[in-house]
Amino acid sequence: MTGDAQISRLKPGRRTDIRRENERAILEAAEKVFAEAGFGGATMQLIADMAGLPKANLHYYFATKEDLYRRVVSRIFEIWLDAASSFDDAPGPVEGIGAYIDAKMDISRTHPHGSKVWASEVMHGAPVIQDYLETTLRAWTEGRITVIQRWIDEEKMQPVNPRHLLYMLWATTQHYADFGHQIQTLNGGKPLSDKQWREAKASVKEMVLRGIGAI
Amino acid sequence: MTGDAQISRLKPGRRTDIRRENERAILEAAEKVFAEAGFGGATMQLIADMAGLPKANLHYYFATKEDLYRRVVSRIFEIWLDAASSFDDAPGPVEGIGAYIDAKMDISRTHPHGSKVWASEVMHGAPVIQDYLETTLRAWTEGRITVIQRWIDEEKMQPVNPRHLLYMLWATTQHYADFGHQIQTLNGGKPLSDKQWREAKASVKEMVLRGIGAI
DNA sequence: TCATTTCCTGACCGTATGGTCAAGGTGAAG
DNA sequence: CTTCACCTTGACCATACGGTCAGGAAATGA
Repeated sequence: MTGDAQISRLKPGRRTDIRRENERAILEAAEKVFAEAGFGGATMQLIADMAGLPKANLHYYFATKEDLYRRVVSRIFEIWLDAASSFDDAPGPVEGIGAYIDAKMDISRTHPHGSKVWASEVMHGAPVIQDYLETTLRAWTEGRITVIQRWIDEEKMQPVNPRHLLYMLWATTQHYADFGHQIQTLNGGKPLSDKQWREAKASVKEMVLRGIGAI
Repeated sequence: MTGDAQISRLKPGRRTDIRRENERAILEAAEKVFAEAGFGGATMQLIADMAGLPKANLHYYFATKEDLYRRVVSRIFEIWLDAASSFDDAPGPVEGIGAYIDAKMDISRTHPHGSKVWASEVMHGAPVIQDYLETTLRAWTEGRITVIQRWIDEEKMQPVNPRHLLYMLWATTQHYADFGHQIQTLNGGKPLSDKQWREAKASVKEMVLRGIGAI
């Protein structure tokens, strides 16, 4: 098996570019369609149209609708995990949780579709990503609870239940993506402006940090 | 047309009971199926099976899938509006917002399916209940903002942005229904116990009320 | 008993969907 | 140029879906 090492070591040529570009376009279209119609309501034809490809071409890159969906869901999960690094190298809750709120609010603005797909997946009982919940998410959660508990022990914040604090952080930040349409309607039908997003982030941070006694 | 007044004044007999009971069973089954599969993923056959009726019978009581869905969505909205009365006859934020959180958390526990259907509907752009958002919900929101602003003016709480406070209340309380599966997974696969629900309610109330400077 | 209204349901239909396939196109390597 | 791996796609298929309908059952009132 000495040849294995070079299997995917073709120098990046047009072929590779085509594949990468098409997969990217399909995933982007799929994320939007799955978010707007749900898994059951989404059709491969619609995704194909939005990606500008014939439907049969989708099945060349992604064997089934489920495969495509799985890739979309995994993506937002990884983005969120990256954002979670804000939490780690922080001396206290003001910096750590503040940065985490900032990061999650930014993602809610830049990746609203992914957030909705994740929400939909969990609401339907997580048929596809149950293993993520039980392994990666659970481990991440326990780790963060430890950090929060340490801050409590160091009297950098009030002794709140860390678990419910995390739920509040997830709920509040993701609400701006998942319920973006409702928020937009209550904003006179217009999307939040840059200024309004800053106001939202500041409000959330202020209420949460005061709520846990960190400020 | 003098007879019109008595059209629906038949004394409650078996006929009426049959209709009422079947509609109830169908709506209950539909709420569960729509919540677990989304509108697109739900099938009339599945709803019929769960209600214990032949599919054709569903179409006798509800003309189309959309009609049935509309009824399910309206129901949770009315339940939430009822709960909102907690807000009104309260002297200050501790009582008003405290009772509102209690009420919404109770609904998240007793009507998780309805909450999910609402969330799904809004995430998909509110194709069916857009008018509710623009009329009833907007009016309700403005009213509550006025109440909160009065409390701020009376220095019963910190001057937070009332709108984002409402979003936080909605997000946090509904999270326990919409993401109930995720919470259950992080709870070792077991649903929250009575004690854990009390803990959740207490945590949310404590963090929110301290967050707005009401305690 | 008879007439009338309401309720029930198996069988059926047109359509749309996920997925398949065979035939052909295309660019890079030798 | 030839070869070969990769890419493209129109046409097609089986299935499942929402919805219809005709005919019968059951309850009600006279």
